[in-house]
Amino acid sequence: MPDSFRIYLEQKAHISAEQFKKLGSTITERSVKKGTLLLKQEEICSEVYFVSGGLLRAYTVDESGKEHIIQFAPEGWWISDRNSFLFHEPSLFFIDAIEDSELVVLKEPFFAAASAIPAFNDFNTHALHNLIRQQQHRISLLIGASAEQRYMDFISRYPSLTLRVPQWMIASYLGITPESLSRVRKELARKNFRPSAR
Amino acid sequence: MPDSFRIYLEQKAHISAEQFKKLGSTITERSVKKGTLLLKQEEICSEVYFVSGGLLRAYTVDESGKEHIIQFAPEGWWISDRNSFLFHEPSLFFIDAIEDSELVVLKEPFFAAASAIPAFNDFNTHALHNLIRQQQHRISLLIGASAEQRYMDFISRYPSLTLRVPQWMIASYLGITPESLSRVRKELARKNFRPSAR
DNA sequence: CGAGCGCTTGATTGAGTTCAAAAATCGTGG
DNA sequence: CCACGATTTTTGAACTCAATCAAGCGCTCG
Repeated sequence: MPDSFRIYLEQKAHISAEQFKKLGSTITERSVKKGTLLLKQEEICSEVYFVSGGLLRAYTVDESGKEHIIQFAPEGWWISDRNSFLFHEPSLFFIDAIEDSELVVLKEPFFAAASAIPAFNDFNTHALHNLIRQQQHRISLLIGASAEQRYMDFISRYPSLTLRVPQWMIASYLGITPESLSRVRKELARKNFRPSAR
Repeated sequence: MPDSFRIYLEQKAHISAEQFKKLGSTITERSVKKGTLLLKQEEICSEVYFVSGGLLRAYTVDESGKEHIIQFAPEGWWISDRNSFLFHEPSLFFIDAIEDSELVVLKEPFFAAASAIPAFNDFNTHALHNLIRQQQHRISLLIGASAEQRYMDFISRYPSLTLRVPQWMIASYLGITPESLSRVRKELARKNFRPSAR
């Protein structure tokens, strides 16, 4: 029923309107307010979210209580713990809403129905490969680049997020402290670099 | 024809011997000597390797000429630049042999034939999810753990590799210098920690 | 309007890098 | 099988980037 999701699937996965109709009954929508916790670490994940509006995040909390952000998911992105979902293992991370958000909620029946559509499987494989590539890029940066380089990469890759996400979350995503990020930004300003919007 | 590969596919992907026979003609084998370069950065990757014996690695080289190891592939592992292979994009990394190795070489005809086998597709999806999980774990470590913690994780996760791979390559995989790894090991020895074999 | 959160700034510390050189190990040809 | 050169590992000393600890500022939202 959510139009944005139908259009998304038509364009990206080449799912026809008729095929989408068959999936319709397996799809639900949900509005969540900022701060809503959608998945807890150790829980079995039973839902996959497509973000039609707003912004979610996935993050782990380590023994010392520090958060490490795994992924941001703005409009048009997917988010879930796929391993937990697929293999019914305890989830490795938390998912919550950074902004009030509109979600398309997909459970197993959706994937059972969708997996009968070859185009959907191709799309899914494609999406997994994209994620792998993105993760590989992030690993290269973490291994080889300075805090400043990683921040520069972030703002060029996700310009819109730079403005919407609190700075301390970007720091967490980059693997540095909020203080360090503040200094990196100061240094960039001194060098006369301006993020596109301000 | 390579038995180890047939057995692997039977067990992991539940491919029957008859199904395997159909794939047979699309499979070739190759022996390579230590140091053989199998894929160059920027090249289009046209082969996926299953390592039936020996050890390969994938690595990038950054502007300053430093190598960053993305993946090790010992016996029973796959290695390739899947993105380059699937989408015909320039490869992001090099692949070469750390030891003399026996490879099963798979090209597009294999995947075209295999994708007709539902069990193979399930297996493939499963494998992609495993890779994603492994990469997420590595990202968490790079973001949140010290060099010593990362090394400890490496030796417990890949005990056999610890002995086969030169130390400077492990350092590269962990994102630290060989000198630092040497010091980490010295410190662990002082604390009376011994890697299982020595 | 005040308390708390997010961001900044400063001072200090520390983990890991860099550069240099010695010691150990490996491999190859005689 | 040994010897020699090359590569790998270790050690040392100086340095650097980012973390930590601590304090102050400015918003906003209750």
